[in-house]
Amino acid sequence: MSNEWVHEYDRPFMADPLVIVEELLAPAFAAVAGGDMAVDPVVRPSDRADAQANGALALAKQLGRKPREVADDVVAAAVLTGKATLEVAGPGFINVTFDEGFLAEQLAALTTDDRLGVRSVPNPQRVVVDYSAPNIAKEMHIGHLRTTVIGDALVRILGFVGHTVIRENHVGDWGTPFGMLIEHLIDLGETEAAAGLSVGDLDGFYKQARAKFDSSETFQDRARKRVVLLQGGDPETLRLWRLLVDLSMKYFNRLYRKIGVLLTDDDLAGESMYNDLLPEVVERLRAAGLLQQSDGAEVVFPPGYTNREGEPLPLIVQKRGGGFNYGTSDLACVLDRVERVKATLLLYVVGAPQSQHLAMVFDVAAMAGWLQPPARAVHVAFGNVLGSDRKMLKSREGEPVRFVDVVDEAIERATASVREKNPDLPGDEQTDIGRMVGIGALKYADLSTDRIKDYVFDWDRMLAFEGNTAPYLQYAHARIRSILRKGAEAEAQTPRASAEGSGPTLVAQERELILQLLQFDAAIHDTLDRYSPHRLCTYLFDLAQSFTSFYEACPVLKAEPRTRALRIRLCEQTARVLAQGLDLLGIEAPERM
RNA sequence: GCGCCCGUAGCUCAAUGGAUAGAGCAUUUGACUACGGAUCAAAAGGUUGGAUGUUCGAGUCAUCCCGGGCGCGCCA
Repeated sequence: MSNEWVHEYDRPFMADPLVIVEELLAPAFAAVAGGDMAVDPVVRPSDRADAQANGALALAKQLGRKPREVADDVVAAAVLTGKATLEVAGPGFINVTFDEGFLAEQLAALTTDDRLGVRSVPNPQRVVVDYSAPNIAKEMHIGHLRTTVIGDALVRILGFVGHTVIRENHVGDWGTPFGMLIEHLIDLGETEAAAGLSVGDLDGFYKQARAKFDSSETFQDRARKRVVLLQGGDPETLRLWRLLVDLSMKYFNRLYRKIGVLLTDDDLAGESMYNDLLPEVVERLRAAGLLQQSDGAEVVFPPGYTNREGEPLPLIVQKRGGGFNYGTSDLACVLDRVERVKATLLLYVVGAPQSQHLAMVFDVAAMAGWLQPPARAVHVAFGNVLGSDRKMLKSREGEPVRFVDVVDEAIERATASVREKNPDLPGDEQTDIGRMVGIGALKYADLSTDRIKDYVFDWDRMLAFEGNTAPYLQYAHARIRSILRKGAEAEAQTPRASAEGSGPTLVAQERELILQLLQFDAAIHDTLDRYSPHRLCTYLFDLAQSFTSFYEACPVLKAEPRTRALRIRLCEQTARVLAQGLDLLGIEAPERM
């Protein structure tokens, strides 16, 4: 699934040598192709050289010629003086080796660019990101971790490349459970209930209500009547409902702030918000001639879906008896986002099990003409969090693991390990660092694997200072900051030399690090192309590894002036990219740890 | 039964149809009075669940199997 909006860029700043070489190769390909044949050079990173272009193979096929000869012709026609040298290899690949001067120039440009080389999109979209979506008066569990963390990262990255991002927290604040919840609230007494809910005992509250509902017919009756009152707009019922919503949101907001998630009350777009739109949804579907009656319900049959019996599967928009359900509300949501919010890209950060439902909603919205190009919706699906037994992560009691408990334990564990490894730091700084490391580790564990797959939750692995983890990246960053602090002190005595001019030959580790730094832009856009934050994680980890290799092999502060200037520049730039990259993932980078 | 997703080293994971499938952990071997060793260098570890096919080229695409997970009409 290609993302055409993310593929077209402004080019006020082009740092990535791969992009530059690709552009320079394009005319050579065109010349060899002749006519108006369009062939992409396809330049990519390679283990065999700095980069590799393999477009000659496709071109050869089109021309009916031998691939290596075509590649030879392209190389002969290409003008890359001062930038790179080309060599034909293998079946017809063109290996690219960048000139050192070129790399140095690009690095210099990069270090003065406040966007770190990341291009912004020329045609910013209004993007709605639907994520987190807890249920009112119900505890957030581990499943909410994924949508919250992935959604928040996407919000940050989309914003960074220039899109207008509208966060929407589609909280579950409506429906039949509110009958029993409100009745339970009345039974408990408002003050009593408020006390319990404000300390976050949402689970207890919900379970007590549920237990009463399951065991008492009179309570069931009260709950049902209360639902009718709620939907009828009874003021007292609405007041009680509002109380439940407010208490829960206060609790959720506290959690969001604690872990650095951007959502606030301004982003609330709960199910209740779409109530007034529901009749309109049905009417408009009717007007469009899409509505059918089936078993007493008003339904739409999008083509291509079947039920157990192999019969067409409907999306129910009005239940037997006249009530609306979640399909209706999801359609209202699409309508609202397209028509009122005027969004052109709708991202749903929702678990994979809902893929069929969402696909049906999107199809119906498209059939009704509400979701028309350029507007479109994407289900950013994700898999489950598993325990070490490879089954859905559960607490010892067999219940879903509470979100807050996971956060607290992450912070606790990280703080303990910071205290142990850095006992000399002041206590409050240890606490602060422990929080950043713990939350970072938790988020990174979630973000660093392909979102569509299930992942195995493992405290020791995510909090390790080795491997593809947040602590490793944070440590690499802190280490660089330390060097730079020392460097700054030294400089106060002897001013820094310029890094310009023909310096000494780059050593392999310097070269590798420069190439990595120049690919931040590619990593960002690659991430957005698939809405997969793990691509950014992989990039940052590779960068950190390149840095530590460089660091072992290349003394910075002890180097002779010109080399030292270059190496300090590499340190500075690496620190900037690491900090920025982590920030885009919603992770803080401490100065020391 | 139908549909969707997943299956890659002992473990946890990468790999926009490109050469010899890469990392980390664990294992083994090196490098410490260090610009922060919370590290680095290296070794070993693979029939990419299986089989056909498409392609100059397949972990990737198609078809069919085998495993696992999740969905499949009035809950959200």
